[in-house]
Parts: sequence; C-alpha cells; structure tokens
Amino acid sequence: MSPPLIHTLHEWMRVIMRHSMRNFILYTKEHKYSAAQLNTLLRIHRNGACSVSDLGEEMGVTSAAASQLLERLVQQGLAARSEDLRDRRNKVVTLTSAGRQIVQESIVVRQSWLDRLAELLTPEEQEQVNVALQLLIEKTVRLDEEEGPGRKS
Amino acid sequence: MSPPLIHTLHEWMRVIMRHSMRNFILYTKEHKYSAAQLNTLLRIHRNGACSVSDLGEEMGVTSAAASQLLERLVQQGLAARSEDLRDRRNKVVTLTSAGRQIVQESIVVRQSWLDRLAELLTPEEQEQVNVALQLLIEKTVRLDEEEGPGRKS
DNA sequence: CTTGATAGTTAAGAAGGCTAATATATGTCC
DNA sequence: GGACATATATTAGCCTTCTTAACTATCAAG
Repeated sequence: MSPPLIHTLHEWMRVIMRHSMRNFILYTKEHKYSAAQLNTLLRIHRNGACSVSDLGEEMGVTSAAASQLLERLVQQGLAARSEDLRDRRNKVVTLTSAGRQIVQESIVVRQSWLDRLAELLTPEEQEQVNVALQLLIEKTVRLDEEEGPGRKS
Repeated sequence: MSPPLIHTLHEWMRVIMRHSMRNFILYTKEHKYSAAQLNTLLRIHRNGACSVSDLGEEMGVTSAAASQLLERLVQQGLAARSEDLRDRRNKVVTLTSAGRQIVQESIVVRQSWLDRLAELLTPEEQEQVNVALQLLIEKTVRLDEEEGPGRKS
C-alpha cells in the first residue's frame, strides 16, 4: 500500500522546510534584520503581551540576553515596553504597528508558495487535502495536550 | 464549506514550524552547535558533495564566510574537504560519518513528533492523509519546475 | 520597616559570523 | 608561455549576541 505514512510525512516536512526557509532567509537578507531579531518579533507576536523573562525562557537564553535583544527592537521602533500595573517589576512587551507589519510580511513571504500550490489543485482535490490537514491539525492539538498537560500552572 | 484550504494550509504550517523549531533549538543548545553550523551540515547533506562557493551561494553569504564556517566544521571532524580532480581549484565538501550522524539526529529530533502524530490516526485516516500529502508533494514539484525551469544550466 | 526574593537593566568580555581586501593556486584562451 | 578569470583561503575589522556579574526597583512576608 504505497509508501508508509511516516515516510510521506517526513518528505512533506522536508519540502515545507526547504521552501519556507529559503524565502525566510531571503527576507532577512533583504531587510537587514537578523534571524534572532525576527525570531523575537515572531515570539512576541505569538505570545501576545508577555514579560521579558518569558521571552528569554522561551528562546532558551538568559533574561539579560532577552533584555538586550528587546532593547534594540525598541530602538528600531518595532517593539514597545510598558509597565505591568499589577506587578510593577514586570514589563509588558508588545509589538508596535511597524513590528506587526514586519511579522506579517515575513509570514507572507514564508507562506506565499502555499497559495500558489493551492491554485494547482482542482476543487475536489482542495477539499480532500483540506479535510486531511484539518485532521492532522486536530490530532496535533491532542498530542500537545497529552504531552504538556501542566504547562500553565 | 469549512474554512478555505489556504487558511488550513497556513495553520498547518504554523503548527509544523512551532513543533519542529522548538525541538531544533533545544537540540542546538544541548549540543553546542550553532544554528549556522547545523544549517551548513544540513546543506551539505542535501547537496551531496559540493564546492565551497556553492555552499555560500545557497546560504546567501560570501564564499569567505562559507570557507570559515566550513573550516570550523572540519576542525570538529564533522565535514571534510578533498580536491576535485577535474578542476583542482575546487574543493569537494562532504560529511564525515560523525557529521552524518549529527545531521540524522537533528532530523530525527525535529521530526519525531510526526511519528507520534501518525500513531494517533486510524488506518483509514492514515491512508486518507497519505494520499493527500502525496498529492501536495507532487504538485509542489510541479510548482518548482514551473518557477525555476533553468536553474541547472 | 526589614529581609529576602523576583524582574529588569547594564557593563564587560568572549565568541561567532559577516564583509572586504588580499593572496595563492589553478584553469582557460590566445 | 602570458594574460586573464575563477575557486579557495587568509586576514583584519566590525557587528551581533551570548553569559556572568553587578545594580536598581518592586513586591511579599514577618
């Protein structure tokens, strides 16, 4: 019965990585943002408002490193720090509109090939793929629930 | 008719990136290899034997940068340089067995969640997903052919 | 108010990775 | 052979990012 699913999944992953990374690297070169900076912006985007140490912890660096990285983003007008009114030791990190725009652009360049890919499919194929991917997404959520049941307190 | 395919594709991409990158970063931290080094190893792995400038061009850096990056990999025993007999200006870059092992491990780390994901599917679902992904892979190949018809001479 | 923990910043120094310029060896064309 | 192009290596200098170690501000408990 055709190549096993595992093999197909891995192959698909390889394809995705190759396409997305190529565009991502081109984007960073073009815009002079380092991978670390763009990565930080993406984290802030995903987390919504968060603290500096949260950021560092998630990226696997010390809070000092996170602070410095953030400082430069603030200087470039891409991120903002404000005080947490409930605990004034914390800073609340957010994106500025310029920062949000950078994030959006980087996501678009990374994913634009998917749009062109979708256009190559017939409506029937689109529906078939849609159902399969939604199944995968749903199961992945379940996978996360099983493995990290107690991450939020 | 359910969310549009484009939306589902992008969501699936987001899921993949989050899972794979997290494991990838953990792996680099653990093994003290920088992202650039691991990236270089992966390129060599994908390209098979290639020259230094090929490497640099593909990674979007000067050949000087590629040479230095490679030098460190050689010192660590992960890559090897040998002379190209047909054109002795070129170096033929290959992985050592240690280098191949690192590459394999990093791929496994990045993709192991896919194996667990596959196990959550019934045989029928597996077949359904398998067919859909193979369709996507095949269409992506076609996409590449359309867009880069003359990349190899 | 004092003590001790926590969050963030700052400074100093090390390391990685980049470019540009230069050097060296090799290939190609006449 | 001689002139020029090509592939790689080397060097110097710069920028980014990391860590460690202070230091400041805030909170929480007594």
